[in-house]
Parts: sequence; C-alpha cells; structure tokens
Amino acid sequence: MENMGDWEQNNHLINELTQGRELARQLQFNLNVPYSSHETREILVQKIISSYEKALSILNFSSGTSVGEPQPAGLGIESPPLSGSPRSEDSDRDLTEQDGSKKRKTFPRWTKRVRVSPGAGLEGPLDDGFSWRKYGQKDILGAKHPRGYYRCTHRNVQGCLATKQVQRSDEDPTIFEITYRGRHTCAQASKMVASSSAPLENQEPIINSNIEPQQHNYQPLQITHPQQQQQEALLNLREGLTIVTEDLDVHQQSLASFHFPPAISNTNTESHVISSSMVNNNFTGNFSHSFISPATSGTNYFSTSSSGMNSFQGNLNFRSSDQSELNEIVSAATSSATNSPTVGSLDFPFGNAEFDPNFTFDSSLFSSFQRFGK
DNA sequence: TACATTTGACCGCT
DNA sequence: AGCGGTCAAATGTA
Repeated sequence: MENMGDWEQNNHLINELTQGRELARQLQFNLNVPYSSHETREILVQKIISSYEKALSILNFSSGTSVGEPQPAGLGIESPPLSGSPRSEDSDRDLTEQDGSKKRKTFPRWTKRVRVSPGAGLEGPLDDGFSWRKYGQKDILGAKHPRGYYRCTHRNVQGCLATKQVQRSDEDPTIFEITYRGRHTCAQASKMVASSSAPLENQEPIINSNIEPQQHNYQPLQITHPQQQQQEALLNLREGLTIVTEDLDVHQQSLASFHFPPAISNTNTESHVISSSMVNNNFTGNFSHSFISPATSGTNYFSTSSSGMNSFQGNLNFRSSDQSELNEIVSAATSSATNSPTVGSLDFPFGNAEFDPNFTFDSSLFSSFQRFGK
C-alpha cells in the first residue's frame, strides 16, 4: 500500500505542478493583455502560490501518512458524504443493462466539491464541459438537499456510460459535491481532448484553465484511477479558472488503493470561490462560452468550451490497463498545448519544466521539483 | 417533433 | 426493511 500511496502522491504532485504551471501561464498571458485587471492578476498569483505550497506540502509529507488536509469548514476532504459509512465497493458500481438483465458494473469514481459564488448569481455546480442528462433525483437520508443523478447525454447513441451525482452541501449551500463515475467514451470526450485541431474560436485560452477535474481544482486529493485522474486533470484545466473545486476521491481501486495524504498547509484549501469579479472581469472575457448552460440541467451552471484542455501537458506513465488510452488523451492535450496559438507562446515562468513524456514517478521528480521550488 | 426534466415505482444491496 | 440508484411514463420546453 505504501507504494500505491506514493504513487498517488506523485499524481497529486503532478497535478499541483501542472496547475501551477498553467496558472503561471495564465498570469503571463494576463500580463500581456491590456484589459487584464490587477485583481485578476492578483488572484492568479495567489493561486500559483497556493498550488506550489501544496506541492511542497506533498513533498514534505510524502511518507504516506494519512495527513488530513486542513480544510475550511465544509470543504474537507471527504469522507463519504452524509452516509457516515465508507462507500462500499458496490456503491462504485453502476447498473448497466445487458442481456436484458441489469448487471452491476464497476466504474472508477471520484468526487469533487465545487463552490459557486452566491454573489455571482449562479446556483449549482458548474458545467464540466460534458452534456449531462438528468435521469433521477432522490432525497438522501440525512441530507437537506436532494441528490441529482445525471448521465451522459450520449449514453444511448454512443454508449457513453459516464454518470455523475450532484449533491448540494448541507453546511454550505454554495458547495456542490459532484461524484463522477466512469469515463466518457463519447465523441464529446474526444473533442475535449483533441482541441488542438479545433478552430481557434472554439478553443479556450489556457487562461481559462486554472484549476479543477473533471475536474476544477485539478488536484485530486485522492486519486483513484490514473486515467481517471488524468481525465480529471484535463477537465480541471479546462474549468479551473471558473470554479474551484476540490477533487475528492473516496474510491479505492486495485490500481490505486491507497489514501493520498491530503495536503497539509492551510493554504492547501482546495476551495476556491468564483468571485463576481472573476465572473465579470477579463477572465471571463476570455471565455467564449456562457457560464450558465441552459442546455444542461440546473446543475450545470458553467458552460465551457469542450476544447479548453489545451493546457495539459505531461504524458504520465500510468501503470494502468488503460494506459494507452490515457496516453492518447494526454498526447492530444499536450499537442494542443503545443500548438495552441494562445498558449503555445507562453513559457513556464520557472523555465521549461515540462514533464518528460516518458516521465515516471521516481525520486528524480522530487529532486527536480525541490530544485526549482527553492 | 425531439429532447430534457420530473417524479413515483422499481430493483439490488446491505 | 431501508436505502441508494435507476427506470420510464408523464410532462415541459424549444
């Protein structure tokens, strides 16, 4: 388990570093645009600092101990929401109909918390770029708010089995816990990744991607599946700027059945709030898509382009059965980043600290990080 | 007309 | 038996 824990930490570290890089890029971009406000830049700076402090925390607490990341009230890492008991393996399963009978199929699962600013006049979780169709709603025992059940709109057409559950937090109504299950296999998912070939107008400037996965704040506090994490990371990058979320993974899979020690410093708080200013300022000015998506249920308040993943870099060598798929995703994303006219010219402030395409998690990562972290 | 949402019923699991 | 999750008919919307 220790190895698995280290591995998850590495993933987390990668996410932090990637986030920091993207934030820095965003900042650089903002420094070059006349309409960028000081506030916007300030926010980016703070996020960059926070991101790197998280990364440092990860390095400092990489012993695999179950470090609880200090979380603001209501934003802690999770523990299974409300149920009071750990999610059973069964809970990770999804019902699929095959052979005329209902069969349970296990899917990777990860949870994130998304906070939306009340002042922004937005309610509910943001759109993660996918098209979701609500298929149910249930009052959950002990929860003040009902839980919404969504599945990919393309489920029937393309057989995409991705689903998500949206649960408004009891403590803080502005926080939504979104649990994703399964990966998108629909064309929409592919489009998201292969954004590099998309017309510029359909691309979100990297600026938009500062945090979240499938994903917002794209640091999964706990990681389930590598590919999952990557998908989340990609999504985070895409959605990041708009919202901040917390990626919680309470699921333990065979490939990553370990607990990732949550970050430690108080700056690790993964809760980011979309302020009105962010919604109205230049950040959003770079968004070509509305924040409120009427097309999706009320739970999708932030509609973002599905091609904003062009900031993700780093072809992680996941030891996963789906590695090829992951690599495909990452490669596409990497390609996007490289080819993006918006992002391509932006260099990482700390140098070309790109992850080696064949990067594997080992001590070298830590030493390299420590080098530019000091 | 097509698609999305609502909502009570149903099912599987614990 | 109770709960969470899903189905599917009814209803709403563009």
